[in-house]
Amino acid sequence: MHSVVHSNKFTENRRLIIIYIIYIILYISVYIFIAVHEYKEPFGSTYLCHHYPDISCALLSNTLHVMNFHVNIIHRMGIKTLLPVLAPSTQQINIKDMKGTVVGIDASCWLHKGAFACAKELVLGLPTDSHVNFFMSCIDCLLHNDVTPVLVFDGPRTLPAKAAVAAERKRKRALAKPNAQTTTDPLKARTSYTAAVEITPAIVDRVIEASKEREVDYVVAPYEADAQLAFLSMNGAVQYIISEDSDLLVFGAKQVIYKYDKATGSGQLITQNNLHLSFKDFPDFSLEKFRMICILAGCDYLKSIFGIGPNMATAFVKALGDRNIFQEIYNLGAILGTERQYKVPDGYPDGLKKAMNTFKHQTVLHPDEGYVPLRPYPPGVSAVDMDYARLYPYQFCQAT
DNA sequence: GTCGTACCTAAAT
DNA sequence: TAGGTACGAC
Repeated sequence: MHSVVHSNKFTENRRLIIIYIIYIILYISVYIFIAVHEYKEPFGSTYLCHHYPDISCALLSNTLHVMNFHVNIIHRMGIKTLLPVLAPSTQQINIKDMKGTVVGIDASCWLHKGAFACAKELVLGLPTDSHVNFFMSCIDCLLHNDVTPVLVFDGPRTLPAKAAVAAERKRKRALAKPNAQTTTDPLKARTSYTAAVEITPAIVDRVIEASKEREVDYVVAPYEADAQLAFLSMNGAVQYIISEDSDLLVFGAKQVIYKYDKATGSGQLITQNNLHLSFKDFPDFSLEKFRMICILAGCDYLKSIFGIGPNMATAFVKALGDRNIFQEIYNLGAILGTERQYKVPDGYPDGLKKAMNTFKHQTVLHPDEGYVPLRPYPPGVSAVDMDYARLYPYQFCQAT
């Protein structure tokens, strides 16, 4: 009797041990598979990471696998220092100069400004019209000056790469509301209410309804408005864009008006044709090179290459000539990976040495979606153009 | 001189 | 929400 119990216990233990060993073997196999796959597959080639089919236009992302570490260069949304860099390409424009044109409107700008006026009411759910009225007064101003607006709204979806930032903003908004309600300082309350206010689909719906009444066309972008606006501009559907987002130019928008002031009807126009004015001594400057500079310089909410800002990026792209930028970055990274002492090849600025040496300190980043090999695009057509083409048939809603 | 970080400010009526 | 700016590190 005793020995039977003992024997059962023994078999039970042995079964557990076997299961445990199988578990470990499986774990190691998967690990080895991933390691081998990652080593063989992307090595030496450029990969374009599509975070989502519809929005890759808005997320020009390139991941370079260099030796056993990854360098992730992701550009999107707002290079903070870009607009100052583009000052030589900027000129004043007034609404009078836009008579008879079609203008794409980055609706989120006016939605936020309008919400600012009645932040408390919106946060507390009190009835208010002033945000809609503000938006429509901007529209009426355009219509009055014989300018045809096409409104472009941000879509309901969040970019996967931006999800963390979006969640953080939501958290901060949630914190701001109780702050606003508890403080006795009216000034602080005001600040907190404006920090807590959110542009909800309900607000967008109200503005859309009001726009329909005026027979104003609108587009709801799948994700964010900037790529959709750029597309409309590239295809000649709009002659100007009113926005605050510097990415529009990166995506290929022809004419963008920043810091538009409703009261005076004036703003600062940056034209794609004038971009070269901000990049002197750059004989083969092109839109594609401009994009490369912006990709290299990175953005705020994702890790970019440490030590590379607009100036270093410009120096790098300028030195490139006809060479393929991704191949060159890969080469530089590979040199770094094999040699302790990195040597700057001929034709590259000395400052690159420092920048490239920081590669090894980069955090390993894994984009949240899978990798898709860079597809062969037709000559003269970039990945970004192709993606716009996919975006176009999305939702273009004619006012009825 | 360039870059990155942290902080400041403006938005409407 | 964004852009602008001051400051420290290299």
